Amino acid sequence: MSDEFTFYADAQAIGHDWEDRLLEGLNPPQREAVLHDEGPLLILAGAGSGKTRVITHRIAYLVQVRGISPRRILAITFTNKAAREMQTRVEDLLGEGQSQGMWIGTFHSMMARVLRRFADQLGFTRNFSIADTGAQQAAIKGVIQSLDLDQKTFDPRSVHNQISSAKNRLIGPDEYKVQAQGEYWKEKVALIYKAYQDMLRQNNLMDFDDLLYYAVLLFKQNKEILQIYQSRFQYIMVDEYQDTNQAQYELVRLLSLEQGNLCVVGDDDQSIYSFRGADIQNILDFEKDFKRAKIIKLEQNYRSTGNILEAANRVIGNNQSRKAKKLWTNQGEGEKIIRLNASSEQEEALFIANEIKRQVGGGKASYDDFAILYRINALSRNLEFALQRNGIPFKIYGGLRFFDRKEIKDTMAYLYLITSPRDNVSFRRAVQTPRRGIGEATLDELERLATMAGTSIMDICIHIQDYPSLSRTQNKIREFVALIARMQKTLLGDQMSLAEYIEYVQDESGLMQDIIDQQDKGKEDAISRLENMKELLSEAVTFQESGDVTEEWDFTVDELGDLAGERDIRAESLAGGDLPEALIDTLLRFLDQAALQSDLDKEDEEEEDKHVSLLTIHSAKGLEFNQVFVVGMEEGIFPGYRSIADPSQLEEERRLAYVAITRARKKLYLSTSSARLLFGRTERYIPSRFLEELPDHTYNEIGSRFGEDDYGFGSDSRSRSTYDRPGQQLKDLRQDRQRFQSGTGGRTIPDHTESKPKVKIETPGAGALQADQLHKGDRVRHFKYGLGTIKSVEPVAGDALLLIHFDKAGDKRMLANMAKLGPA
DNA sequence: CGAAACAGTTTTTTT
DNA sequence: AACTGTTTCG
Repeated sequence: MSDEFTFYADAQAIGHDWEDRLLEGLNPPQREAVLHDEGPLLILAGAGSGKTRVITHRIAYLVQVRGISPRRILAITFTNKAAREMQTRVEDLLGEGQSQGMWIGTFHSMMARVLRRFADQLGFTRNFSIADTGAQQAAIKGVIQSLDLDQKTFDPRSVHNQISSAKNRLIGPDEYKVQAQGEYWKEKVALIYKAYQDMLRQNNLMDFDDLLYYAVLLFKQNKEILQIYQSRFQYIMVDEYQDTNQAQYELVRLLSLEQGNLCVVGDDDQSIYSFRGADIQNILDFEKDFKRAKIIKLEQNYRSTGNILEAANRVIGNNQSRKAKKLWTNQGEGEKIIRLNASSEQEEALFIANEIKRQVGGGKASYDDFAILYRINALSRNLEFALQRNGIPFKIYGGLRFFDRKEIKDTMAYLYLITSPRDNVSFRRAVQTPRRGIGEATLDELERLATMAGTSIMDICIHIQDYPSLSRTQNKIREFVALIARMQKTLLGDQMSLAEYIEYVQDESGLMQDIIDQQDKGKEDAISRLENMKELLSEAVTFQESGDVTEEWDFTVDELGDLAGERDIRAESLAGGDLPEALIDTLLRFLDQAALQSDLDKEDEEEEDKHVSLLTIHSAKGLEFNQVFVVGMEEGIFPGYRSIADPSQLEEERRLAYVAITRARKKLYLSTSSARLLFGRTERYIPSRFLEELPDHTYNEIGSRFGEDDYGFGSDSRSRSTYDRPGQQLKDLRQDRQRFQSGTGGRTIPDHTESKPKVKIETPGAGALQADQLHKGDRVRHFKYGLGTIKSVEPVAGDALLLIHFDKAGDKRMLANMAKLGPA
């Protein structure tokens, strides 16, 4: 916010000076929240009411005025991005480095940190891996198979949901079994649940929910450990409290039990994650759960215009289970909301593109003023076409996470396996990519032997000579074990940076060569996959450069008392010096981050080109834009057809609508289309009930409604003059789309989405020719293939993909910086 | 064993 | 339309 005051630490500044500065510009309830000292506090903060400002000022106030050490403060956020933002803003207030020792992070990342330290208490080792969704699915599927249950009745997805929700409610396998009595399906799920947990432990894996579940278990089992954390955290702050699940609630309760200074901030109207176990009751019952809790409501909105707020208030007012709240502003009504009834999704998309073009062209707005929000990702497609066609730069957030891409997961599988050889899930993946003659049959046999011996697949492989049933693939297996051992040795050798090591793994494992070979076979996406591999290295560089924030979370040996192990004493003795962290520790933290961080969390690259943002409403929570388009405002889509029958789910959809509306600062567009191509079928939906809930005087309507003649706005005289004859352009768009689809295939990603920092990694191999020194037609020498001529050079993310014709070996593809080519 | 062709299913949101 | 799993073929 532009009116945000920023202060820098001043050695002279003390007491009242700080007090004035930190309270300046706050309204009375905000001020009250900052000043509140001991005891539980609930801040009900409506959208755009300056909630982050209140938390950060409150933290700064605690440190500067009340003299609380940053080490005694715990602040929990919902996303990593929010955590980073909070950290930055607190530092801005306190001065650089002054927040050292403060815990600011998400539940998951913090508990991962806690569990890394005490994993042995739960039957894990400290280098346990975090199973991503794919690994979880695979694990569950394996368990279902091994229990000989029907794949149809026990769909891995729904079983996983069931187990996940049990963990979020802190119901362990045994208790679940008791509760399942009498229900066949649940009884079987109880078996799966138990076997799944055993299997994860056996593999030294924790899934997402385990991070919370086991943390609670740890604290309950071991009061001494809990005590350490309880006494450290004198003040606890929880953001987005409406999104907490029962496990998170319990963690907060346990941690705040001793000191009682728990401050939670949230908005029951913005609770939109119930599908993930979030329990809105947590925020609604706060007063009951924490006696003598103080409640402060922040209702003044600094973000949106009067019309937008009135619409938001009216819509959310239709919900029953909520705390009464009414946002207000002194900003004035502002522009009216635009309600657009389009006759097709192309028309809808084109309207948006034209509107953006018109405003940016007229110098009235800039691309980054705009966001396009949708309920489901599937709706982004048409918008992409229209924006691309009109030359409007845009960025799609969400969708496939960077770390979920195939080639990245392959690399990660190796890294997981290297750091945690018991991990059979990663073993399976790594051993099969690239193909090395070890197939499903061999793996099943290995798995069988491992289960029988109660050990890991890797363990069987190490002693492969003892198993005659695998004599045929013995050599292949030996080679693989040697490969992993070699990479492990290099890791412990500690001679490389993180990025260098990952590049080494990509190379040594054969993954890089595999992708290059794929290109030979005409796989068009090989280039982008190579770029992703390079991008991973950039990520690693960024990660290592940004340093370890979490090391400040560590305890001193004094704080740990009897719980300090050898490792802690070592850490303590090193504390004074600047000894670099061992590579393996850096790698473990990197893997954690990769598992727990979404793309949205990634650092906003500085100086990124201005662009329109496309994202789901869920991922837009916490963000704001000058102008917001919400597309697909139709019954069946928003609210989704699954929610319509269930009143409580419908209320959640309405909260989602509330979130969407309140993202807009100045102007809001809500659009419908009478027909939509969804899931391969053309569907017709009627306008969303949420549109009907808007107060009439807050919006203008373009196009006629469903059922009326000439549905859509193309025939509307008003739109024709204002919006540049969309009907005309529509034709072009359709043609373009056809060309697009029949052309090179696949979805092309616009250039600007790839504008990540390209980091060039120095390859040890001095004297070798690098990418920029090689040209088409050059004669070069390769250590293995001998002399050859470069036939083509294709630049790829700081490197180049070469096609070389070797005199003896024929055509080969390779990456320039890795090929170690010499002059002829 | 592994690639490729085929068939069938499946659509929410994601730390 | 895109993804998954299955079957088939070399």
